[in-house]
Amino acid sequence: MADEALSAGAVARRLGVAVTTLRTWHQRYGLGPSEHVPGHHRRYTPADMARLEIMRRLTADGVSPADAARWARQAPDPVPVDSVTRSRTRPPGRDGGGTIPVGRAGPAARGLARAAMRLDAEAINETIAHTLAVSGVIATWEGLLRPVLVGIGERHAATAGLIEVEHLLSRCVSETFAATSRAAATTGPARILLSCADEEQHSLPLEALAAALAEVGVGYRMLGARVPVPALIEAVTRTGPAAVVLWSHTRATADPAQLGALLTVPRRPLLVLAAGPGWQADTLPAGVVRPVDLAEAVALAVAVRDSLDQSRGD
Amino acid sequence: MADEALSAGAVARRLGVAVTTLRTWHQRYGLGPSEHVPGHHRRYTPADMARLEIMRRLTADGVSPADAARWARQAPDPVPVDSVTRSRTRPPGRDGGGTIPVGRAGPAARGLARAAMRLDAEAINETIAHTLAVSGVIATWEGLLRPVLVGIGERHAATAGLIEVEHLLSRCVSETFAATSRAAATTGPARILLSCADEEQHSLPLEALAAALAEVGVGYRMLGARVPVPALIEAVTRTGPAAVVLWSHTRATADPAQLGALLTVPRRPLLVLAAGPGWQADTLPAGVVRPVDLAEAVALAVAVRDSLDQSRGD
DNA sequence: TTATCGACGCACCAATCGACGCAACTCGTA
DNA sequence: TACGAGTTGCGTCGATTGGTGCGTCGATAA
Repeated sequence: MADEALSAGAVARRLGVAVTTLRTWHQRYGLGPSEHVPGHHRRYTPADMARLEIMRRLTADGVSPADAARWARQAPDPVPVDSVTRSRTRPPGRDGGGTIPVGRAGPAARGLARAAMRLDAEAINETIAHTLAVSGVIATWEGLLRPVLVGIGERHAATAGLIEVEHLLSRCVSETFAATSRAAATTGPARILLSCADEEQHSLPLEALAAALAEVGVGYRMLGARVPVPALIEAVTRTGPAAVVLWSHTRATADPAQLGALLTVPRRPLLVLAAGPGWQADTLPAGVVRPVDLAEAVALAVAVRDSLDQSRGD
Repeated sequence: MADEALSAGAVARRLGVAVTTLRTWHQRYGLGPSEHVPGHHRRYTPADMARLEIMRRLTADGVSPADAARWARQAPDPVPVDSVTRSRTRPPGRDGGGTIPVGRAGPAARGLARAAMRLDAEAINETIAHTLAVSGVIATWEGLLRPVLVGIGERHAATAGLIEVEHLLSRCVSETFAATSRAAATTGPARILLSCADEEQHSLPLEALAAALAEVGVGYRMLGARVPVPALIEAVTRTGPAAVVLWSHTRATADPAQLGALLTVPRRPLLVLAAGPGWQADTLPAGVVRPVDLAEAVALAVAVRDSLDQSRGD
């Protein structure tokens, strides 16, 4: 039988803090029972408990209590962890000819793959630009670019060829994303840091994220590929970002210690995202979030930006 | 609506300078919190922040800090966002400090170096974009970007630090060049192939060349970094470019055999350019041209394009 | 009677303070 | 070309401030 309204002592015991601390949190941070008349006992509803739970988890992760309280106070609905569905079935590409298996990614992907195969930079750019203008960054990446790049990568792994195709296409995608980022105006200071893991030289997905962030007006700092850990730490301590996204493409570059190091800097970022297929969920340090796809990464970044916009400058 | 009063650390992080520097600015230039009792912590109001913002912007433009402070100190209190004036007067900039040696590359380079040092992506982009619009790609590269990049590189080699600065600046430059390339319309088919040498992962100068080519309307194909020789040969035989530019940054990646291979493909390119400091003049195969700088590379490329235009159309 | 209330104070620690000095850059001068 | 002078960003050091959790105390709600 669930609790309808917990007393201060019960909540304190449940959270593992002193009762006085609950009172302090209430009067210092405004983090208390939603309806409470002075002089009367506090009654914590489940919604209040959820807020306090966020507070406890963030402080336990090392976030400064003031920031944690701000984050907890106006936490909208709990983060849509693991948005279900998203069935990313990969049909066996039984395409054996001179083309690229793009699965059911649609005719545009097939056209793009063909243009890439013939090293036709102009057609590549045209296709990407068109889809980008129509569908936006996220859809273009997930529905067009990633399938084609993955397809070329698989064929390249199998035949040890097509490297020039991969290079040219990557280059075109990179340029397009850069142009997209440059065209969009961002609001507010850059509070999100994008970086590849140490030795990770695959930065295209991170560029997609950058373009997607720019598209929705979120400022960011992009460090690019092959960022040594000390450099990353230095950048974090010097700029104090609200969120850090660390991309790892393969397991070889996915040293969880890098993430752990991010959590131990003086003013640690509120959110640390481990992005990319390199990371393994069970080896990630506590407090690190692992977005499943580009859309979720963007959503999280936007959430952080919004919640920090109306706080003081950390 | 944002913050009410920022701490010294928050301001420092926001501006990208060290906390000690803020204190120095306060006592040397009187550029500090309007109300501050000695011994107590500094609390920067939005008005104070606006002043510091002016200081940051001016120094990013290459103005000497003393002058910038004088200018910032007598800023009107009513916080007019930027968009004002932006008078780009530059009093004889004297400067020193922990910045990057840019020699006599001009105040813009000094400002860019400072912006890079403080990881200020916005100021970096602004400076580059402005110079690019005024002076064009070649002048921007030779007079602004290359000096600063070289300066940071040297300092990095000496101190084993600044990697994050180098990464961020490279990223910004890369994005700007990409956007430039994308904005310009090229005439005719792409008959020039740009590629890095095998294992060469330094592609920024090649991106500068790409942008410069796009600026004058010359089409190109860019393969990017780390192009294996077979992939390069494959690309050349399949697209039959009129000219190939192969970039090598260090001697380790400058195997002359790559150039030789280019000359033996069925329909060999008219012009093979060995660009970059990696190549050594005396080891180059006959028939390979070694441009001394960006301007010469562009001139050669344009010459090839023109000579092809009025010959057969092929 | 018991748990909680509001107010106050204390101990701990990170952030910051003021002062000083260093290193590196530019420029003028020889 | 070399060198001293002036500038300037920032690291370091010991002391202090402020933020934070929590214990204590008389009064009060349950």
